[in-house]
Amino acid sequence: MKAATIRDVAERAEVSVASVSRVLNGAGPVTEATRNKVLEAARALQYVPHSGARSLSTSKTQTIGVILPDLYGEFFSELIRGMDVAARSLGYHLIVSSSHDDAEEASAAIRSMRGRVDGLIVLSPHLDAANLAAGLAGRTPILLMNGGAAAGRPSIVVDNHGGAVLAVEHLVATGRRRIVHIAGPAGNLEAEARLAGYLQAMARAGLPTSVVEGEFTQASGHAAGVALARREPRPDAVFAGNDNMAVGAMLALQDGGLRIPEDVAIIGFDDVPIASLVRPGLTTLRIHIAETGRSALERLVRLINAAGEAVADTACEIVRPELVVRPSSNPATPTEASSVPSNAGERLRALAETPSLKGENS
Amino acid sequence: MKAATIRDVAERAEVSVASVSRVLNGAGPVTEATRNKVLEAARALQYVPHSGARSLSTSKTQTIGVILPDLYGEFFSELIRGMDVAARSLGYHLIVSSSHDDAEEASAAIRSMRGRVDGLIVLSPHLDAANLAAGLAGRTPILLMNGGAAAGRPSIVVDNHGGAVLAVEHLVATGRRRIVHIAGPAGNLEAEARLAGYLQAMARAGLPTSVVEGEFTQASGHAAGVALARREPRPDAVFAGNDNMAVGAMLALQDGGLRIPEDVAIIGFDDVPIASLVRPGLTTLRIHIAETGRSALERLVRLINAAGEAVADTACEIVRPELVVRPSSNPATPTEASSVPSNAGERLRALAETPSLKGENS
DNA sequence: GTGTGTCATGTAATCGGTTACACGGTTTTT
DNA sequence: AAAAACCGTGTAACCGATTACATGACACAC
Repeated sequence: MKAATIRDVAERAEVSVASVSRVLNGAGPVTEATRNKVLEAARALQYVPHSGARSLSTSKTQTIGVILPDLYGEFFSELIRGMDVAARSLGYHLIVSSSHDDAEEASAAIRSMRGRVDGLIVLSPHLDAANLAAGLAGRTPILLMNGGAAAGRPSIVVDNHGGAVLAVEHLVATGRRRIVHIAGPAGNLEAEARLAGYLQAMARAGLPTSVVEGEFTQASGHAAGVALARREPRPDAVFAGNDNMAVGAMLALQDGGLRIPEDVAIIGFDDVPIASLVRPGLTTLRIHIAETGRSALERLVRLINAAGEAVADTACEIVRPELVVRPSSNPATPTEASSVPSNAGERLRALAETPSLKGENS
Repeated sequence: MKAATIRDVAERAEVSVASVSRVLNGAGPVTEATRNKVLEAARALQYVPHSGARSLSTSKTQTIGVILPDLYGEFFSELIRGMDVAARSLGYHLIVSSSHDDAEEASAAIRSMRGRVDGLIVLSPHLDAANLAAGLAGRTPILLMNGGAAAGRPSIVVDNHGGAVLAVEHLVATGRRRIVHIAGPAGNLEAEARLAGYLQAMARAGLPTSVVEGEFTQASGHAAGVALARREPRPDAVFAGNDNMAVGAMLALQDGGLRIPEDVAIIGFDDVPIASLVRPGLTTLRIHIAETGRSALERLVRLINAAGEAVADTACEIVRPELVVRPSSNPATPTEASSVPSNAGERLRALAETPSLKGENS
């Protein structure tokens, strides 16, 4: 049994294909009688329009492509969740493509989406302006979120530099001096901006810098933590390039017998859900991830609808991370697993802070 | 500037559209001369075939839809990662749709994918056979992974029941008696199978059962842990329906002054990356998540290619979880953050166990 | 030199929608 | 009562690919 086409429906309802199309799209005038006949026939045949055919004649696909560098960890899963929610409510589908090891591959991924998507959200950091232009051709609206503020192109960037400065300033203000940075992978623009912010803030405070390389994964943070626990003199604070690495590092430092935050303070970046659940709770720079994903998708849809219009949206929207201080950096609230009474307050706070994950996006 | 069509390429190369198509698809005979002219023209025009048009004439989309219940946590992000890797290597695109609150919505999502995908992987637990049939119509191959072994339909299920039994038996064998289960959301078939396994194993061991409700989120696990920490008599083991909740519960219990595993043992389910990184490392039932996703996608593609052939693949593939014992349930390896020398061995083990996340799928 | 087979190429139908335009019938205007 | 306006419906062109079939060129055999 082949799937029903619009012609099958027209035949069964004894009307023309044009009328069927009009009824199903709510466009154009139709009598109540035909409307009913068509709807009844469509239901009986379980008719669903073939999206390929539709996209061919309307040159719209109702689909948006998302180009990701990778899918590790909670960050991207949160981001996609936000986008997915927005997409559904706007009647769009989401097509994801990740794990592009180099610019060539990412560019190929973009190209292979031509005719398949109405617009793209690009988070892959491998894509510089040249590659993007090569992948363009068809005037597909693109929203950049790869951390590079490509001038004249609509984009959303997190103020990574500013966030990193906030982190360092907080650590300095609470008395830390030997502050190490666990950096994200080289070539990742976000990682580089965070590193630059760290370096600048440290220089401004007149402190010596020390950078360990990481890859944004928990495992790499853990490895960095193991190395740092052995180092002499011991650092008294760690600013990790993201929460994943911060959590990994924290566990390694604790394994090494160090107390957080008494011996070493830790700060992450992103505020993924787990950040408030580890012990001690992780100080971090909050980006409302799902919210950002939602707003990115909505903006792209606006771009798509406005395509060709004079008022070009080429602004670079900036998301400013907000410092969330939790016990991992707070000398005033020591946490020791065995001292029950002393941390009752902390426990309550942790509870109150536990995000209602499910309801966050409603 | 509009995107180039096959006719533009044909014109520029001074050949017919048929030849262009033949060259680009590598099908049919062409001279070296025409091949070169066509390739040169295609490159000059940055031509990429319009996938909608192609899918219209070939009735193939090279796209696979994934219907998810939700995108929370690491489980789904791992799963999608595995699928994405497989999809790219097979030349398919992935279109995801999540957060379906009820069967109606999930069914609508399936229907809206007609003509858009060549096949579906369904993980949404809301879909019983009836709804699936309603969404079918077009003979779209569907691979079920929602935990319900729908007879006569290709599916992959995790042996949740068996895994739960393993977990309980391990706890019983190590001397635990007051074993509480934190269940996943009602209506989720995986959650129900794990619960049933727990109940059966407990009954077989002659132990009283106790179930706390959760929602598969870390936050709900945390809430359950807070309640359990106060309970009298205190449970001496917790088997959580997944790792997310296990981690949440563990942190809450630790906040409540309980030592893991001395006072309470904890077991999760799934073996998400974080399981090996929390302290103490979480005992869990390992499913090679990304691997399972990869293999699911590959099987679906085989289904698609075999569509219509006599040898119908309706088998129900079973993934058997494997018990991974880590310190959270092991009385022989007490972990105390302050006792450095005593846990040196444990530390090493944890390091060795830390998965090379990046390389796992290569 | 005509017939036949091979092979590269072109022509045109087709996939399943959307939509401009034509058409006939009713209602309103003058 | 004739003209104009309006409205619901149908016909057919079009979107951009694939591909069955027709065509024409050329080589080889008889």
